[in-house]
Amino acid sequence: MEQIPQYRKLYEILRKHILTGVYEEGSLLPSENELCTVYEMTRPTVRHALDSLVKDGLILKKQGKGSIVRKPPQNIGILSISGTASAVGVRYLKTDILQKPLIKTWPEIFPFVLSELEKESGCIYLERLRYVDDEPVFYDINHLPNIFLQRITQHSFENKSLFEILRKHYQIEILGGEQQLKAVKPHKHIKKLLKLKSGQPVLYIERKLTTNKENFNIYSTIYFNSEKHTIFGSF
Amino acid sequence: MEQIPQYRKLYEILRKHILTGVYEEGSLLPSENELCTVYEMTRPTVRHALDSLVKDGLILKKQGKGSIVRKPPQNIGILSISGTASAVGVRYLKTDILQKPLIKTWPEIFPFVLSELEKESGCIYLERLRYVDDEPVFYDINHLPNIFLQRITQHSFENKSLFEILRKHYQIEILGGEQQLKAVKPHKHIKKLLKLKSGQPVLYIERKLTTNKENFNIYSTIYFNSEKHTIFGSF
DNA sequence: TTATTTAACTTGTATTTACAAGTTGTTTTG
DNA sequence: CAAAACAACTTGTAAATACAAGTTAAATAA
Repeated sequence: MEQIPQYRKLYEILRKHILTGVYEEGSLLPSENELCTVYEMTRPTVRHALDSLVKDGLILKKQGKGSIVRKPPQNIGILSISGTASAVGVRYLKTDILQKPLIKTWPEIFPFVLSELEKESGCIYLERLRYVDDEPVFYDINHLPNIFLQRITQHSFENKSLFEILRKHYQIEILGGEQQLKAVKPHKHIKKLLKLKSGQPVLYIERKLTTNKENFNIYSTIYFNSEKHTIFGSF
Repeated sequence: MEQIPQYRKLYEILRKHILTGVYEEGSLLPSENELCTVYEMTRPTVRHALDSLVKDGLILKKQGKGSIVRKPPQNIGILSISGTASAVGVRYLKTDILQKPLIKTWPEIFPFVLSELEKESGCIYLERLRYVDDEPVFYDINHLPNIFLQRITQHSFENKSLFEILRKHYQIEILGGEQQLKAVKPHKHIKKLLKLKSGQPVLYIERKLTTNKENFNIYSTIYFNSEKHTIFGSF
């Protein structure tokens, strides 16, 4: 039926409204009963949508009070960037697609172990360079298996989150992952891309993200300029 | 009424059973309907409990199949060390105490914000150098508030985990934390301690760990030699 | 035998209904 | 006027019910 569930539709709507500022931070969402009448659903369905928002950290529910809107720190693929001087908001982020999604075979040498299905499917390759305050800080090379992703090479990725496209168009959610970090001396190519000063080391990250779709993992290699920004993680 | 909800009770039971091995990894949990009859609840209640287990990563649900038991990933969030060649077990770890626990005042310049109580109490200072295969890889500087910790300066810390002592003798448990990572060029002092090669950058980490005791946080600054090892984290 | 269909499971989505419990502002009472 | 009681909200828990959709294995047809 290719039907998108109602609770999911409501979730997308509310999520968008929160992130675009329709609901201000700290304010209350319409009550569950109001949402029921407005969107013509029953309370369990509305609550299902709200549960997802709670899981995302976008709202905070208080019994007897309501659902309080929160704007959590913007994540760039789980780990978020925090500036040394001031907080980094979404507005200062820009993304360049150095290599549009491209279907190719998996690299011969690959730091992760692939499943049989992943191997057979071939992979989609994607390179991005991300800016904070118009300075490049984040260069990532991504490999995803070529399954579930019909017509993905046709999407425009400019200033759009890869994860957002995966979530909205392919119902792929990130469940978790693992990563390894190192401090390394950058190669010339990386140095040029990130406009690094001489002698400035970079953070090197190899990451595997697992999703709700079996055999669909996202593999990334990341170079991060930590001169003015840091990688921030909470647990 | 101080009533614990039914779904919570079932959650606790199943969680315990999974962690203690009643259900093996990869096996299927009893079906939702079975759980309904066994624990005398309705399906929405059972599903609520299972939802929590999914959130914890303890089970993985598949439509038409069932709930697959997963072993919980260890070291959630807290970064662990992994070697580039082979896995690093605890046995290869050695710890030198460079500075035994010492009561002093908090540093003037401190990368974290302290609560009033923490400020008043003064702090306990501790430096360690940790080895893998007799090579230094991990140098950490720790500050903890001087509360709850009677006679801590008398403990021997040689080759004992700081966290273990805190948990066993003072009932202090780590709940979570946050950390920031950078790649930096090491100072001479650090270079010497970690026996770094010329030009080799280090991972620099600032970390705050929160505990079950309010106003008791552990603050660490870490220098990590990532030439032969990496920082590994799963989430 | 092999391929297909079917039946019997599983979880996913959704409605309806009911009451408990926390919060807040209004009304009543002293 | 001030405190207590109440009413009207909010979210939390829980039941009973129905059908959709994915999985698996047994029964059936070629």
